[in-house]
Amino acid sequence: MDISGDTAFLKGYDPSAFDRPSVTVDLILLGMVRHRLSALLLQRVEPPQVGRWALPGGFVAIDESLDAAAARVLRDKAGVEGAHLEQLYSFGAVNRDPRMRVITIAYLALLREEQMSVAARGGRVSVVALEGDPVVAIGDGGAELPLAFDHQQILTLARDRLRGKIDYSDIAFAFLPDRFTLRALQDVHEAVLGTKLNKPAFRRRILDRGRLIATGLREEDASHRPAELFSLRSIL
Amino acid sequence: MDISGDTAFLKGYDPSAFDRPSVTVDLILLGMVRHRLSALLLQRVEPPQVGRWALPGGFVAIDESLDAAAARVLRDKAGVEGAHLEQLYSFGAVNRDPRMRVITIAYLALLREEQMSVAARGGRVSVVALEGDPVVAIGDGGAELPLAFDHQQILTLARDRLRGKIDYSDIAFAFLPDRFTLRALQDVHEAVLGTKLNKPAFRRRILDRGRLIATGLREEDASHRPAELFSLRSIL
DNA sequence: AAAATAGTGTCTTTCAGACAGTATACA
DNA sequence: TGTATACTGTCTGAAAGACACTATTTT
Repeated sequence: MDISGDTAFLKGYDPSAFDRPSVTVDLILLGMVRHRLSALLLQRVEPPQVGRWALPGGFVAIDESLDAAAARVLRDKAGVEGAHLEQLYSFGAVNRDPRMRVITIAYLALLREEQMSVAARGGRVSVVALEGDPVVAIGDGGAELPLAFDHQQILTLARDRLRGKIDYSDIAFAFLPDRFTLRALQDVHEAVLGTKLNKPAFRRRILDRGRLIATGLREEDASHRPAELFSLRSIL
Repeated sequence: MDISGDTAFLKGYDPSAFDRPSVTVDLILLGMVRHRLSALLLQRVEPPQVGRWALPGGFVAIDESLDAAAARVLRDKAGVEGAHLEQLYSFGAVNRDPRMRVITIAYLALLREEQMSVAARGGRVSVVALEGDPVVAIGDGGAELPLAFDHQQILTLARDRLRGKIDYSDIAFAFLPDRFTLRALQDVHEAVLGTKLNKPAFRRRILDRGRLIATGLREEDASHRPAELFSLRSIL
């Protein structure tokens, strides 16, 4: 037991030593597609795990913070800027990647509908619905897509984080445009939680929070009574 | 924008390249001392930041998972085994350590009273109370101790994580022995939240959850009516 | 007018805070 | 018997679920 000295930090460590893990960031790009919580994945074209679906990611540069690396990967690989980005968790099992020791810091990226479309305009890209526990990735045809590495675990944790935060944070609004209806907001909550919610109770709860501004405007293309558009008041 | 291929992963990366960050784990050792949420810190004896107080930490070995590295540091630097350990957050600002680029994965370690005593039996060790927002470290004499690096930020996040989880998780029990009184449990909640709680409401809320087993035993050394001892039912 | 969804009023249930009261130990 | 703390009963108020009702748009 040694708690007495500076060995708590870095002493005697050779910065050029070889036995150092690689560090990456992986992005969980989430959005609402047809009222379902969906993620954007890439299909692997080289071994290992050819054909399986993986999270976009990239190495953390030596002169780049973790947040900056995540923002760079989001911009370069998905063509998206200004999305909500938050660190999720770090994964460092020794054999999570068979090629080398890689520690990855996973980031949640919450995208609006048009950002999802932009990001999905790539090559071997798929937007999958996330369902079940642990989550599985459901492709367009309804089939389950196989996930690479430990990415099922990462996606499950991402979904669970959203569920835990949606009731007390502003994450739901990250999926929506600047002006939105209460119905659209409720759809987001229901998709994330995987349950139906009571409409009057939901309206009360959200409106009583005092964060929404009624714009007086109404949605345009409805084939029935149009709902009022609200916007989010920025933090007081 | 490149979202089409395997560049999402590791292609063309030279594992022996030099421009790689170091990776450490830092431990926030928390416990209850005199009914206050307290952390265990080490005083630095070498530059930089000599004299400031820092979290115990250590490098992640190449063949060691993050969780294993945290458990090893807990054992080797604090002499503690079997404590509740959970990953908190990863910190990777470029200049958080002036000596080199270090990414640290911070872990919460929740200790019972006797584990805190064991851990505190070192050299330049201090058990400090955490108060305020952001938290400051209050030493034995009531004076504020200066913190090293970004450790104030880490400690603040640790406290906030506890506050967020205490109402729906089992973390409070990690601070307590196997048998404990409801008063002791309420003391933990109050110390973490920094507020006083209503006693009847607290009892109802905890007991209605159905997780506590009344042992029929009572505390021993009270100079008044002794309270009943409860134990936690392991997960159903 | 019919259909569809927006939006509201209100009853009930649940649960936390408040507070006063009773119970039981030691001194 | 006094005092300190454990423990309980009950009132009140806040907030959510259920559900029926009204409102407003398009077809």
